[in-house]
This record gives sequence, C-alpha cells and structure tokens, in this order.
Amino acid sequence: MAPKTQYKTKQREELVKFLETVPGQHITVADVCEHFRSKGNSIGTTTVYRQMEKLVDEGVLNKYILDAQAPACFEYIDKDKDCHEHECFHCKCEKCGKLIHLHCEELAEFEQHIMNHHGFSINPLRTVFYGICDDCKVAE
Amino acid sequence: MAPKTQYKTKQREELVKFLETVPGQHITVADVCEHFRSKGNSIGTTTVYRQMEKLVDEGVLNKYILDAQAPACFEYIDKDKDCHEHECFHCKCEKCGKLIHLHCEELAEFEQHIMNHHGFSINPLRTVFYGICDDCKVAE
DNA sequence: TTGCGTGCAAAGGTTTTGCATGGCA
DNA sequence: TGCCATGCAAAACCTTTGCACGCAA
Repeated sequence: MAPKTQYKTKQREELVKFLETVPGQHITVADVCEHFRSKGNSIGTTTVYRQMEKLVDEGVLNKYILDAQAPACFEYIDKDKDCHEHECFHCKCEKCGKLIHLHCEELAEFEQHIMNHHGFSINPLRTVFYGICDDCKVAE
Repeated sequence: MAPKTQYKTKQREELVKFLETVPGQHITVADVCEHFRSKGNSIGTTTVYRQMEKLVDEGVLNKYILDAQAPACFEYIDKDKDCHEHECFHCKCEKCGKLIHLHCEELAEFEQHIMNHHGFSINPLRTVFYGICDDCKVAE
C-alpha cells in the first residue's frame, strides 16, 4: 500500500540531487550505490531500489528493461527543458541510446484511440517507444 | 557456440506441437513446463529454456521482456495467417499488472506515422504502453 | 563414432521482503 | 506520537551454467 505522504529524507534528497546531474543518461541501481559509496556517503541498496521505484511512479525517472538478466536502467527526465507543456512521448534508440521527444497531433489521436477502443489510458510518463532511429538505420 | 545441425528430438517435437496450439497467446517457460507435467510427460526446465531460445532465433517465437523480475513471455507466430505483421503491441496496467495485447489497424498506421514523420522505426517486441486499464479505472 | 540434446543440481545475479531501528511531521 | 523511511540480512525469483549421460545422425 502506497503511503499517503512523502517524507523528505536526507537519502531521497541526495539521490534526486545526483540524478539531476546526469539527465538523459542510463543509470543502474548499482551505479547509484557506487557513486555514494565512493563519496563515503553510502545509501542502502534497498533504499535506492525503493526510492527509484517511487520516482518512476512520479514520472521523474524512466525505467528501461533492456534484457532479462541485466540490471534495469533508469534515466532522469529533465522536464523543465523538454516536456513541460503537457504530454510528451519518448522514443529510445536501442542502438545509440538517443532519446527523442515527440510532440504531435497524431499522438494525441492515437492515445484517444487506445482509450476509446481498447479501454486503456496510457501513461506517457512511463511509456517509451523502443526502436531504431534514422541515423543508426542508415549506418547499417 | 551455435551447433551446425539441429537434431530432431522428441522434446523439441512435443514443444513445437504444443506451441502451435496456442498461437498469439502469451506463454511463459513455467506455463510450458506445467502443461507437460500435468500430462505426465515432463520436459526439463533447462531444455525448455534452451529450445525456446533457439526458436526465437529461428523466428518461430517472439520473446517479450515486460518487467524486470517477471518471467519472459513467448508468443508463437502463426505463419499461415495472412497478417504480414506478426508482432503485436502490448498494454500493461500499472495497477493490476494485466497485460493486453493489441492487433489493430490504427496501430499499424501509428507505427507508419512515427516512421515517416519522425524517422523512427518502433520495435514492438520491446515497446510496452504503460497505463491504467478500464477495470482499475472503474474501481477507483 | 561424433557431436548435439537432455536434465539434474547448483550457481549467478537482480530484486524483493521481514523486521527492528531511526527520522520526519 | 503516528507514520513513514532506512538498511541489514535473508529470501525469492528467473535464468544460466557445469557436467554426466543419452540419443540422433
């Protein structure tokens, strides 16, 4: 059961502060732990898992599952820069890791269609379209 | 190292025969094992993992990795069906975890739009739409 | 006979959970 | 004071690997 209020703890503050310094980069839980350990300012692994999960729910982070047996990747989304308007979908290139932001009419229509015909309301914060970008396609 | 020749074993035959009876459905390794166990005709879990992986390489199965700690989903591709696009998209409910798979015209159009106007070819195997399903929405 | 396939047991690694302690409001 | 958060240890989980044996070609 999700708690009603979110406490502002030292660990959470430190974690968010660090994540803000690496927008658009892939970060694993192990990376985060290592970062704080090397600074002599350790945060428990469990805490990192739990806070990162919350941040995903809040739309602050995206979570990428790239492979079954590999650690999950998280990515900080800088909303002030990119997507402060309203709804913004993201495309993530599986090759080069580039993140593309989409703002367009058709996306809103698509979202409506899924809503009306399939009874499902998409969460743009969490949803990421994986695939291959033009640059990488050409490079092949 | 991949072997040069593919042997036709009893286990592989049984496995493929079963998969052919559930085209377009989501099947996990555990599902497969349970099926054969209930028939008193067990196949080793390791063998199922290894054969399924081969079938993915051969293009007989699709493999979907939906969540970090959840088992991978496999899906038999019915080549006899005339739909040229075998792969389907998925919606995953963030509340109840239900998985919906979508086969529909609008999705193909949407995919085309992303391709033509945004230069990005989506990989349906890895892409999951997160959101809230009707049942959970009503329950709120 | 050669080499691939099988399946048990064990390992591997990530993520989750139990529980007592500590901190925020 | 009442929750919520933390973090250690341990569990849970899916998946892979080692190895001896069996079976297809």
